[in-house]
Amino acid sequence: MKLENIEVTSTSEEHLPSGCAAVRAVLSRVGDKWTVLTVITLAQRPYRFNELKRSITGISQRMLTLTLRSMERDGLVSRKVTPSNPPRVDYELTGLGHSLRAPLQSLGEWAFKHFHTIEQSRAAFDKLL
Amino acid sequence: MKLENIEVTSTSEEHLPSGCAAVRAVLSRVGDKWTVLTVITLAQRPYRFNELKRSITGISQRMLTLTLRSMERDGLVSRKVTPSNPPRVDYELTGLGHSLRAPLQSLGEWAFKHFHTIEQSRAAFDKLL
DNA sequence: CGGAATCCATGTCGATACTG
DNA sequence: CAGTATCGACATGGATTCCG
Repeated sequence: MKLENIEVTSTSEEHLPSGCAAVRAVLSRVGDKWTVLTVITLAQRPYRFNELKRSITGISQRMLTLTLRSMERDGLVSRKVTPSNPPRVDYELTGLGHSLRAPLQSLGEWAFKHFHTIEQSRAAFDKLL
Repeated sequence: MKLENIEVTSTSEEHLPSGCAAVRAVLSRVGDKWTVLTVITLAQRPYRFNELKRSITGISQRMLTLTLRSMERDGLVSRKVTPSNPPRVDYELTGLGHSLRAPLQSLGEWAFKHFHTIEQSRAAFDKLL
């Protein structure tokens, strides 16, 4: 179940729809900036809705709602409602959500290590146009 | 995916503003399924344009062009033109492009390990609606 | 063969307003 | 406080056509 399997699905004659679908599903989730920022934020402790909204600068109420909904659907976060007045809803990373931190971290480290090179490459490329 | 002009106020190990910008830039690239599939395909050997188009099932000519262009701009792939008849253009992963494979692999492994759980979670979630 | 350019459908997202 | 509903702007991406 290593990368070789994934490579096979996209490069050999045999196409495994389930594998491709899984990879794409994960990537579309990980590629979403709001999902990532939410994971990073919730990695520390549970947050309430507006608390998250304040922490994740720039996110709209709509996108936070949609992001949390789909993350809950995927089992990445849990939603705890306390029917008080005012109402209180806490969001928390599940075990699955926490397990996503490690691969995210390796990606983050790659970014940190190479983004300077990438920026220079971009500048050089754009200079020729 | 536009990821510019975002401020993150959450705290984590890699939380410097520059680091956050780098992470977002990388994620916007990794989140693009065509970029990932291109990296995976080119991981094995150089490919020609239409060869890539055939290997990456479902990609349109337009998206392949755009994907290769931006990857070249970022220094992830190199483009070698052989002015013959018919013209020949080879694309190849650069060292930087190859270095992206490792973090991508950890993400792919996460996907393989957990996509069953995620699908079940989705089914269970949707059942309640 | 390896593109570039155009058209157009669909999707994504932010702003705003309203609700329990 | 924690959402839902709606709208319009903009980005994405496929299909098609043309070209050296």
